[in-house]
Amino acid sequence: MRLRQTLRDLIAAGLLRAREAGEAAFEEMPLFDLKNPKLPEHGDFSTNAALLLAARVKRPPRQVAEAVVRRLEAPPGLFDRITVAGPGFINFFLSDDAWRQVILEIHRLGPAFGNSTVGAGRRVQVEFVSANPTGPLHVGHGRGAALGDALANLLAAAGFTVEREYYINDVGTQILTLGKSLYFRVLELMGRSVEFPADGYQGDYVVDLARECLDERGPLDLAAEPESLFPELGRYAADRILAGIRQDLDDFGVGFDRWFSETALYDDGWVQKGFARLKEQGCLYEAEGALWFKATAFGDDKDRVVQRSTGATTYFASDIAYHLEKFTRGYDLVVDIWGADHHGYVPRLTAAAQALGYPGRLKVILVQLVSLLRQGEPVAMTTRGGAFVTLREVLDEVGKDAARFIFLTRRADAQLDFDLDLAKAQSAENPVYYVQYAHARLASVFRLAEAQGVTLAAPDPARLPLLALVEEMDIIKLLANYPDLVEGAAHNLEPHRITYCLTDLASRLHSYYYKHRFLSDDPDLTQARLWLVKAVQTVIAHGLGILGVAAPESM
RNA sequence: GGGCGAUUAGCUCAGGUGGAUAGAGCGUCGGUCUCCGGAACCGAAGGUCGGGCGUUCGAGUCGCCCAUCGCCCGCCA
Repeated sequence: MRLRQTLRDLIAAGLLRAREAGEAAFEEMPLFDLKNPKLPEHGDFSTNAALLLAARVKRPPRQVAEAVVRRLEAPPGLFDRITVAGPGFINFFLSDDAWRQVILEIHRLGPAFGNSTVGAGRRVQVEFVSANPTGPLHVGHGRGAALGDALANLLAAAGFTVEREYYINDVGTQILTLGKSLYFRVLELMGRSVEFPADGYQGDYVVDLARECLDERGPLDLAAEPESLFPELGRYAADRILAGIRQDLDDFGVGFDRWFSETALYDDGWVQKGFARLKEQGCLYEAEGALWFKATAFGDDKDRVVQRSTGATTYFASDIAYHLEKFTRGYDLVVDIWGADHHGYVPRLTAAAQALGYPGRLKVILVQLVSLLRQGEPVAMTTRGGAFVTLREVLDEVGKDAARFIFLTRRADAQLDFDLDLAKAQSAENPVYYVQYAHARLASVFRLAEAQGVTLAAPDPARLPLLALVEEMDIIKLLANYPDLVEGAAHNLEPHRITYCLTDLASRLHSYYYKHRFLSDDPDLTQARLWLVKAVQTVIAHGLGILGVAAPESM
């Protein structure tokens, strides 16, 4: 049973009956809200249906509300009362018994409570991280990784069929530049005095790679033209770096269903297929020796080059090809997660998706880059400059759970300050522990209960009314709202809502725990309270599961 | 110059698709343990939601203008 849906149906039925009775001559059913008011005096649920209707039927809102309330046919025991208040809100006060049913439901569904079927199995692909294999992942990538993975979990919980994908940009000048960088580092190790190129990747990892390269492959062929060695050295370096990226992500708890290589787009002819499709649509033209996509026809500021006058295709051409390939696979929705510095790129890719014949199926989420702080001072994070903090370093310092949780405490488009010293020095005060502690604390309670010979029987509806404290009812209402919260978070592609919900739930639990003993001399009361907190533990575990954070039995 | 995103308590940020009297954490100040895990709990102080105009029965939320900050604006990736 879902209370919210039950109520919506009741209200809709009431509206229809009011119309039949000639009290509200509306044509289309209004899209009314059903909210949880902030103030307890306004009930458990409140609807603005009468306010919306009043304007259409030209009667005072309160009169309409009264009429609707008269026509409601509520099942016995569901409500304590239904009132009309304020400008014309209809407020529903549910009976405590109605609320308590959620405990039975959670017990029945167990770890599946919170899942839903709104996704109806529709296929969603989430493409994220997709960092170029020219250097190790940094903190910003970590945020994208945490978000993408949690989003994928969230969508799966909401009933979508989800696939995770990593796109590897392994074509183009950056790989040559990487090869060049490696070349010069190896030369240095061979004792040659050379000047490292200004456009090279200066990170220490290239030096490490050079050492490995020298060990494995021996000295460079100094007789060869340096440029002729760059491609192979570049591929060598990219392969090694990518292996490191995979390892970092694996340790971060992030896995992918598919690692898609840009090279494959060319091998399989997708770039040409993309061009052909655009040409069919009349969206491709030649000018100034180059090939252009008519992006302006789909809302972009200017047309975009897909093939340079040199004959080389652009990065954008690859992306067109890649998305055509994706859409061809039949996804109902493709979600791309990018760094916010790529936002200027959104209009042209959206335009391309439309031109290819897949309007509305691409959703780009922009993640603001992480501002990394050390002792309050900003840390430079450019790959070229070499002075950056890696995801690996953060993982080693603060741990997977804390890092993921912190990344998921902000909306994607809000900047995030990540103070390493704070995270390191005060990791025990990290919000993640607050939530995990609630879970572990309950595990401890159950261990103690077991040691005392208390076994948790199946919930007995007749004894649920023993749960009547304000703290207990507040928790029950949070639990009952959880499935709706998951659906809303999934619909809006916002995993951070889960984070806040869990913090709230943990807070209520801690407070409840402090004020009232779960294990008491009264066996019935003990059972009832254990049912409740078992339900809390189940929901916390579910939410942490979406975030990809462990739900520990002890800490 | 154009565009995107932001602007909510001292700080960092939530605010579910427009609802009724504005929320949390941290910090500050003051309290709570003979008791299931104190990584906890309770209380207080702290706000003209950057400014203005508009739409609406009703705006932190939607539209326009302005201010400040960040980012983007290449036949780079």
